[in-house]
Amino acid sequence: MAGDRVFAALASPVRREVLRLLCEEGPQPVQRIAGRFDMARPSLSEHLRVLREAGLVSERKVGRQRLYRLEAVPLHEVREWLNPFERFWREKLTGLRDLLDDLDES
Amino acid sequence: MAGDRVFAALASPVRREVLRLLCEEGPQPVQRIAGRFDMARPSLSEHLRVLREAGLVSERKVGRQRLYRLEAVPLHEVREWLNPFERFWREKLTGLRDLLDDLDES
DNA sequence: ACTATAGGTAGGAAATATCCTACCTATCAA
DNA sequence: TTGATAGGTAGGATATTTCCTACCTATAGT
Repeated sequence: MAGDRVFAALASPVRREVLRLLCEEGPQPVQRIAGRFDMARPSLSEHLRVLREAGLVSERKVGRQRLYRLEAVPLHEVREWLNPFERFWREKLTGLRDLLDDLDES
Repeated sequence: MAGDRVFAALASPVRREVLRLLCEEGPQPVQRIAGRFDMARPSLSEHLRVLREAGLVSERKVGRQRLYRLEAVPLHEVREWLNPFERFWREKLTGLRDLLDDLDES
């Protein structure tokens, strides 16, 4: 599945935070992003590469900076993967779940 | 964040497939689950442990079998993490995105 | 042309993930 | 009680991840 890379990219808290940052504050150069993390810049570059290869960000050269921009469309795939599970947590939250389990397992 | 384990658990295609299986076909013993994968059973046991520690499945002893059951509630957390991004892919899909980017970056 | 800045790449160390086989315990069935 | 089955745990090989420092290129400013 192509979405493997997307799920793998989301496994890192750092990468999720980068996405949240780009979502809330718009496109940013690497330095501004790196300033938020207690990590050497080349390490962040690695994370950005993972996000790029998952299609979750794109880069655009502006002078000697590179603006990284959120590309949210692949996240739609994650959302769709979750869909079949939604009724389960809904049932749980409404207290209906235990009843259905008894039916399933009998 | 507690959800770190959930996102990490979802990074493996095998584990996502296990969840889908439990979702579609209800609680199952380890053997039935293992039959779906080209993998030694102890390896699958490892994957089940990861899912258990993320709170995504629970086990119940029944005779000498252990029924694994989907616990979907932690997935709600993933869904909520996605919420802020939703408007971005919506805009993209409706063709509105490029317009907003021009505003952001100017 | 020279210097400083932005940021990618190389290479390596340490930690973690993913698979295996071998082995152990618990339960069922004869 | 003895044998077979379900499934977890141990330990190890290999691959991947995640971080680092050192280095390189490209652009901007003087």
